This record gives sequence, C-alpha cells and structure tokens, in this order.
Amino acid sequence: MHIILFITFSTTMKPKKRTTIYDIAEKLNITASSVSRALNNSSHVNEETKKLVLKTAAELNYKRNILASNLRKGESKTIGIVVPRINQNIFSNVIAGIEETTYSKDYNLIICQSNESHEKEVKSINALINQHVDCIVISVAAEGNDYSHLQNVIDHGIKLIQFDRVADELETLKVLNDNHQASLEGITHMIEQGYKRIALLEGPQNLDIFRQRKQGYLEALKLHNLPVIDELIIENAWTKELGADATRKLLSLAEPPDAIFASTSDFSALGVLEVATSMGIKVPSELGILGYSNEPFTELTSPSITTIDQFSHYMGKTIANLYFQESENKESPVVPRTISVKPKLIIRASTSRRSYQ
Amino acid sequence: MHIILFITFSTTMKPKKRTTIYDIAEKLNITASSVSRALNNSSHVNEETKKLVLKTAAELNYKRNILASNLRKGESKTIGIVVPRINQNIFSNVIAGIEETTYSKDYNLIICQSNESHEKEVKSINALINQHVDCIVISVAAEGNDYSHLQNVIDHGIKLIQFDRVADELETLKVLNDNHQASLEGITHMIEQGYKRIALLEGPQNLDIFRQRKQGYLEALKLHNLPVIDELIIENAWTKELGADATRKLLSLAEPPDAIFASTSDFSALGVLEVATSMGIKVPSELGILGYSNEPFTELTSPSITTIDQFSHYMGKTIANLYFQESENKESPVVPRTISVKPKLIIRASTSRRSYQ
DNA sequence: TTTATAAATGCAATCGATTGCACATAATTT
DNA sequence: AAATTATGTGCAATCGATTGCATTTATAAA
Repeated sequence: MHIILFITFSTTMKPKKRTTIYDIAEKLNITASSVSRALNNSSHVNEETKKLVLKTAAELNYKRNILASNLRKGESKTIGIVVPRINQNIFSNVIAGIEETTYSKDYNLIICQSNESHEKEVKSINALINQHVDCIVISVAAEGNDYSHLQNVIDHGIKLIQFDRVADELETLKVLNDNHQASLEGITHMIEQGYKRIALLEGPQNLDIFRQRKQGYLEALKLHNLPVIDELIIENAWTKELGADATRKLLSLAEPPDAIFASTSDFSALGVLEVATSMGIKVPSELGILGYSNEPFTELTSPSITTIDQFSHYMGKTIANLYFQESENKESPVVPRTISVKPKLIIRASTSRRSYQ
Repeated sequence: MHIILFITFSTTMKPKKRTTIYDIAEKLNITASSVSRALNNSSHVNEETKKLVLKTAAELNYKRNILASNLRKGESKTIGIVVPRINQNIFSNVIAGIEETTYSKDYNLIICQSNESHEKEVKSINALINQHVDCIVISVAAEGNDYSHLQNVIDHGIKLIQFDRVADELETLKVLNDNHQASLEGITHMIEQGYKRIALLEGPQNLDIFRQRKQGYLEALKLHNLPVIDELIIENAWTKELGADATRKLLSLAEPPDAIFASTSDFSALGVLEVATSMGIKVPSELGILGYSNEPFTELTSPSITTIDQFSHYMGKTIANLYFQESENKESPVVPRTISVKPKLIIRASTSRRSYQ
C-alpha cells in the first residue's frame, strides 16, 4: 500500500478563547444571568434584551458550552449505544432508527462497539456512565454472562434499554424480536417445501435469542412429527467460516441433511451456500438454506437466500420512543416491560423447492 | 407488524445520588484535593492515602464525572465523526479503524450521520462544537458547497481532519484516496480486456472525489487513443436505482457501450448488473462492469463485480494516528497536509472477459 | 539541636452555565 | 394617591473535579 505525503504549507495556531456568556454580558453591560435567560428563551427577560443577546451571540460566534450546562443541570441529552458491531445489518439499522427519533430532540448519540468482547463491553459501559449519559441502549456481546455492569448502570440512575440480545434476568425495558415464533415459521415453511432432514446451526446458547431460535426449530419438528437428530445440530456456527466448516461436516455425514437452518446469521448461511455450491450440491433442490437477519446481500446471492427480517429500523424507533415516553413521567416508577416485535419470514430462492424446480 | 406488550412488574425509582470525590473525602477525613490527586495518580499524595482512596472509591462505586473534569481541564477526550451514512462500507470501516486506535487511549467517539444533507451536516457540526470535542473527523455530504461550518470548527480551536470527500479549499489535515489513479488503473484494465466503448456513471461533480474519478477515466481513454463519447457519460447516477436507470438508457442507444464504469459506488454497479441480467445481456462477455468501494456484496453477485478497494480500515487508523501525533506537539503550528492512500483494483468476474470466456 | 529540604495535605479559585431569591422599577388595581 | 402585582435584573451559590499556592509535617543535613 502506497502512502504519499504532501506538505502543503503551514499556518499559525489559533488557541482562540471561546466566547462565553460573560463575554456577551460584558459587551452588553448586563449580567451573565440575563444572558443565560435570554439564550434559554426564558420568559423572565425583556424582549429587547433577548434580541440584543441573540444578536450579539451570533456576532461573537458564541457556542454554548454543553459541558458546563450539563454539569449544572445534571443531564446530558446524550444516549449511549453499545452494540457488538455497528456494521451488522440489525445494529446499523437500529442505530439509524434511534438517531432519526433522537435527532429532532437535539440528543447526541455515543456509539460503542463491543466486538463481542465482554471486557470491552464493560469498559464501554463505564465510559458511558462517566459521561453521564441519560440512557444506555445495549445489545449484549456473545461473550460473558455476568451482567453486574448493567446493574451498575441502573444503580447510577441511568435508564437502561436492552434490545435483541438481552440479559433476561435484569428487569429493564426490553425491545425484542419474537425469535421463537420466527424460527418456528421458518422451519414450518421448510417442512412445507418438503425438506425432511433439517440441520440447525445454533449460536452461543448463553444468549437468549439463540436458545429461542433453537426452541422454535425443535417445536416445528415436533409439530410435524419429525425426529430431532442430534448429529444435525451443530453448536456455535455463527460466522461465515464456521458456517462453512459446519456444512462440510454435515454434508459428509452418512445421511446428510436436505436443508440447513443457519439460525445464527445470514453470514453463516452464506458460508453454507458457498460450500454447497463449491461441492456441486444444488440449492434449493438438493439443499434448502434458511438464514437470519435479512442482510442486504441475501437477495444478491444466487440463489437468493430465504431469511428473517427483524424490522430493525422500526426497533430503533421504538427504543427511542420508549426512552422519551419514559423520561416524560419522571415521578412515576419505571415499569420494566418487554416490547416484542414479530419478525417476518422473507421467502426467497434458497428454500423454494416447490416453486422453482 | 405485530407488537406484543408484556407488563412484567414494577420496581421503584432510584434517584440515587452519585458519589463524588467529596463523599470519599468526607469518609476518609481528608480534602477533595487529595482525593482528586489520588485518583489521578499524582506523585503528590502519600501511597497510603492513595490506596485508601482507591479502595473507598471502589466501595462507594465512584465514577468520575467527566463533565466536571472536562470543564475544568478544557478538553473532552472526545472525537466527533460526521459521515454521510454509517452503514456504507468505507465509512463503517473508517469508523472501526478510528475506534481501534482511540479506544486504547480512552477516547470517546460521537458519531453523526449527515444522510447527505447539508443542513444536517451543519447541525451535527454545531452539536459537536457545543460538545467541546477535541477533534472533528468528517467526510462531507454530497449536498452543499458552502463550508463555513467547517471553517467555524477551526475557528473554535478544534482540530479538523477531512477524509475521502473533502472540501479542497480548506487547509486542514486530509486523508484521501488517490481516486484519479485508481480510476485510471481500473479503466486501463478494462481496455486491456478489450472493452472499447466504456460508459461512465459519474457522481455529483461538486465533490472532488468524483471529479478525480472522471479525470482518471478521461486520461485512460486518452492514453489509449479512445474517443470520449459524450452520450456515454451519465451524470449523477449514484444509487442502485439511478444506476439502473442510466443503464437502461445506455443500453438502448443506437451504439450501446460494451462496458460501464459505475464510478460512484458499487451500489450503482449493482443496478447496472441487475438491469443487464434482466435484459439478457451477458456480463462480462457482452458488458463489462466496474464498481467502486469494494462493498462486501460485490464478491457475492454473479458474476462478482470488479471494484476498487479503498483501504478504509487503514484510513481510519491513519486518521486517528494523525490526530494523536498532532496533539502531542501542541506548541508547534498545525501543518495542513494530505495523506493519500493508493487504492487497489480488485479484479473479479464482471470485467474478466479474456480469462472467463 | 537547629536548620534546610522534601513530602503530603489543605485552601480557595476556576471552568461556564443555570437558577432560587431578593430587589428595583413599571404597570395595574382599588 | 396608595397598595398591589407584574416584569426584568442582579447576586451568589451550585454542579464536580482540578490545580497553583500556601501550609504543615516529616525527614535529612549541618
């Protein structure tokens, strides 16, 4: 990789002192109190003074020091978000959804990535507590099962909203997908398409969402009187590579599966597809594939991948609204509640055995 | 979409007052000064006291109030990032790159999306100035050509680093791709593959990067004595839909192109591919396609799309390092300079006419 | 033992904005 | 004209942490 460095030319430092309300006050021969009131549009200032202050503030390029303001007011108008990775479909959409709603209310978002590491998650949470954020929105990392850092958030009087991957034992606001239902519907669809030996790639079972998806899978089999075959259930296959490995293993069984449910993610499903394709196994006729999350790429692969949409953008908006609704009635106690969004099965080519061939 | 609401049970509010250094001081019968010094690991405290303070702080679950600290110290250990969209490959990678480097130094990132809107960009910048961030990293929105808000950043003594899409006239630190060179190489490759009528889908020409890509295209044609054909150059085709529209138009020409360079993005290239496929035109034999950005999906389409990788993760790390390097020597003036990263052509099936068929 | 030096701590001001309380002036009511 | 009520300002404390300067205490040197 080449790096080219152009030195253009130099300019002098500007250690410029920022204008404060005192500067404005001095210039107008009034006190800082009045300036503050004017800037906050208080009714206790003369209209004239208000205009004058606003005008002068603009002239002096005044910018309110939020640090000072927040310190005094004890709030920060900031929401912290901790997610495993910002570039996963569900997370970037949730963030975008939150942002849309909070933006209009002049809230800031501080976004942290845990990279699935528990240690980093804890560090991020602590940083956010230090920052005095008003609310923390989190989807927990796969790693770790000690949630005292989240309890700590509550103990600090900071609102906590969990989504998607939640620590079930904590009594907080939760916004979830109904993973069980989605999984059940997905598998039912596959059975209807004639698949009989459906393998499951499961995610870390310490996370509730993956347990639920497994339950949905098991229930669907049961409902249709299909046996649960242990060798068709593979643990922790939740990246593309692990999905590929699992697939190689499954397809080399004496009795290989005729379908694979990559319950962990579409990335895993992609691994399945790639291995199947490279082995010359036809999808969906010889092997059905079901993913999870409706990543954008699932409609681009050939064949396109059947998956489950989580309405993640909507979830984000729900989270933000929940926060604002909650902060309005400050007196009343927080009622821990769970909002469950029903995901939608997106049927594409990778499971459409009947209609395709 | 179904929403199910479970009311679990209620718990009481905890308006809990947070512990401050004064609480610790009181408990230990010393002053806040000493506590502060202990917590900051100053050499002017007794080792005993230091240990005692640290122990008590832990016991009382003390968390430093960063707002107060920052207010006093006049810094924020926060970097603001403004990008058009966080879920575009280059941006999420740059952010991840910045984060990796800043994380270890206990910096926070505040991430804003402009959604390509100039107004929102200005608002975000103002919010970041208010926040007293130490540095703002920006890739400007397509909309707008007035950059006084960025000048304002500098005037407030905040470091400004531009990347990818920059306002050229501002003398700031810049981290760029050599778009011209990348474009030149890409087109040269296409010419070598035998394409002769290469169309260009260009981006908003108020952005430097798109102008450069066009220049590279023109230069490549010139070098190989190919004519520049006006009707093969389409303006502002930079979403999937616009790319598709442009392609329909191009392919219905009396003399249609035999290749299309979607210089704006891979999304646009995807639109090209979809239209071509639906029209039964074979890629790459009848139509070559070159995209830009190396979005993950480009290797998943069939055929896979030739594109240009921008080393975005590396760019992010470069940006962060640049900032730290710059803040170390506070005395010396900021030298505006440009770091240009050379992108890499990723040759895939969509242009491989020679080797494929 | 006295003096010089170092180490540890306290005091008080500071960062910038906000806000309860007091006060003065103007407007309104009896 | 006197009494009452708005209205607009100022004063000063406050939010929590930091830090220069002063002071005390402990230690080393004379």
